[in-house]
Amino acid sequence: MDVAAAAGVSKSLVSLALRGEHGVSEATSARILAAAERLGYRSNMLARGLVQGRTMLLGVLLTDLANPYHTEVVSGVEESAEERGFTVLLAHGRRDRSRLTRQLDALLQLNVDGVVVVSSWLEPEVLAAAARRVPVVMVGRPEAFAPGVDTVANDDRAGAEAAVRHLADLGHERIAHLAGTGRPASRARAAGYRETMRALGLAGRTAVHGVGDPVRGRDRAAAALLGEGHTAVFAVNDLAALAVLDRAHEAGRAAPGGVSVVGYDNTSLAETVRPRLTSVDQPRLVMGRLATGLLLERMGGRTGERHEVLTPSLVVRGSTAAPPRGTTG
Amino acid sequence: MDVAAAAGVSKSLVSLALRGEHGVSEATSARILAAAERLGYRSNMLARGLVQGRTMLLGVLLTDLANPYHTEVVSGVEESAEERGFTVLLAHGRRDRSRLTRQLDALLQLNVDGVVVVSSWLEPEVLAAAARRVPVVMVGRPEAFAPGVDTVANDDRAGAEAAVRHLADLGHERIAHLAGTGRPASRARAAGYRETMRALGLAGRTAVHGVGDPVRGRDRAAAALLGEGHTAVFAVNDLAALAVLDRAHEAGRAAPGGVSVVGYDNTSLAETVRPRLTSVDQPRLVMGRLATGLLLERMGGRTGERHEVLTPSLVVRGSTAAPPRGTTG
DNA sequence: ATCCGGATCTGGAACGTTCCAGACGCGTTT
DNA sequence: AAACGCGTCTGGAACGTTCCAGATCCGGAT
Repeated sequence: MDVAAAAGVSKSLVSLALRGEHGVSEATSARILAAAERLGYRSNMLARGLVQGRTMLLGVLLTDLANPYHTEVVSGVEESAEERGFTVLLAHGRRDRSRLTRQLDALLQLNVDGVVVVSSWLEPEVLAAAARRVPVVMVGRPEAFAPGVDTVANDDRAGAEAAVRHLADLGHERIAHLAGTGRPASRARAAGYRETMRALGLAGRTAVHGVGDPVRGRDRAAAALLGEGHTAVFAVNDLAALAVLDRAHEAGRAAPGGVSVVGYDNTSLAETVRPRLTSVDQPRLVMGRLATGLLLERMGGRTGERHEVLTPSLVVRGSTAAPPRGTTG
Repeated sequence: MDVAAAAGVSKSLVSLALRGEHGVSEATSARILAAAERLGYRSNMLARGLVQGRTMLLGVLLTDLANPYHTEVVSGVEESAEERGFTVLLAHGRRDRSRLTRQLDALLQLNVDGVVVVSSWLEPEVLAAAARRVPVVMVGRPEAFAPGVDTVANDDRAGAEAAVRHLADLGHERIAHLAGTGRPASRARAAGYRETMRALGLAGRTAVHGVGDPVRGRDRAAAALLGEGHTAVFAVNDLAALAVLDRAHEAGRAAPGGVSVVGYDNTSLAETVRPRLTSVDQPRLVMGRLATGLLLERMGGRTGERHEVLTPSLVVRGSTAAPPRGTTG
């Protein structure tokens, strides 16, 4: 180590001084720090990790950087990780399962101390294998997903219920649901919609349109649904809600006067589109922080799985209002 | 190494077999791979990096994950890095300069083989210090920014010119500019606007409103600007353009009939808002690929700085049209 | 004068790889 | 029979840290 030579001490002492351990005299410490500064020295995390057996790194694996839902979860992870002295590294699968698997592998090879997976694209076995080496938390799936993997998720049924009840409170009865693909979150939202309609005595009004193809299907389903005379739509996510807003606008039934629309996820979209979209908000920041907490618990020796489910909240904006007069009943 | 014991060979041979080097007999290799598979063995990148002096890791440092402009650049970096066998790790500054500096430090300590900085928040000295240890490319600043740091950027003047000429071609003369904060990109776009107005013989029509405060100022400036009877607005970015669209809608001059609006950056916003926003598109994917290329060149021994400037293109959508009759002149 | 204890500092082992020089066995050439 | 070359395999050095046992020095207590 050049710093040791420059300061005229042993490498051991340089290590102690740079880490601020006590047992190094004031004068020597100053000399060492000055030398390190002058030489632009930075300790080598690879070597440190090798000898210590831990890296103080947390890895976050995400499917899709462009998905604004994910990024806030990441912020929550980062905040809490930072408070505890961890550094967060992100790896990115770009909507490709094999790439995602490779990235997970890279994180493991780096010997990260824990992994937060913000994606439901990975096979359970892959995740379970990872969990055998290092704590793994998955964000976004409510149920047990893979052995040894903790989960953090929002309560999709409760979110759907909040959305439907809000519409019912406004006076709507003909409330339709624009459903998503067959993923678990979509299914839970649809189930929550059905249950709430039943609980409200509106079982007979239940109407679910599936998106099917995620891009084209959205517009078609939205159009079909509007043709049926519903006064309100609960959409599986904000993008689907946007499709409804657009079709409604074209059909001369712009929200909220012509039709009320509720989205899910409260993405930035909800605040840029007009009218501003009423949407179910997942506590993403809290979910991220919770994920870090679960990782640390496991590092602390906890065994067994934990599955945290958080209750989302409804953010009311301009896309919902009372139904047009004369349409009730 | 347990794999060595399990396969009954030396650790050296395990290393050779797992890397697929020749000089290992077929039979032994199979036995080693089987043992590794069975034990779930993964090589330790820390140790490998330590002995090889390189990690095959590229670090990408970004200010803000939520900024959709950045994420596509990242995809470009990833694509090209992957083709060359590198793994890309992302570090995230969350709009905080000191955090950004810490994250850069973490990447350096990890001994990444190169760093792509997608942020203009770092001080030049910090970047220059990093560049003394490892190749660094900065994306988003056209000019030399810090000694030893290559740059990749789009030509903001050319982008502004394309936007203004498009509006002029449609018949607009009263074209105003909604300017951004004092950052170099904003300044270059404003300069491009002014130059093009002059070149078109419209110097007398030049009108620039500054945003000032990035959130509230946007709406105020948009409103002020609409009050002056301009028929078209070139906004410094898509968010500013959105503010104009909203104010115009409120004032009964909805785009494109009432006023034409052009944004910059062609973010996903441009495709979700209505009317769809005409916007200047930076070749972000190409910029990312180019950044990787510059890193590799430098690893290959190139010295001196390179500064690449790419030409953006205009994506015409529904927010621009000919001016209302009777407003010209 | 001797011993003790604390503060300060040092040298070598260890971490898990890769790299390198060389060992071993075996068939072929001289 | 000896020498050589090749394919296969091994053991130790090296990478840059941290950790640990212990060395050295000095002042104060015995």
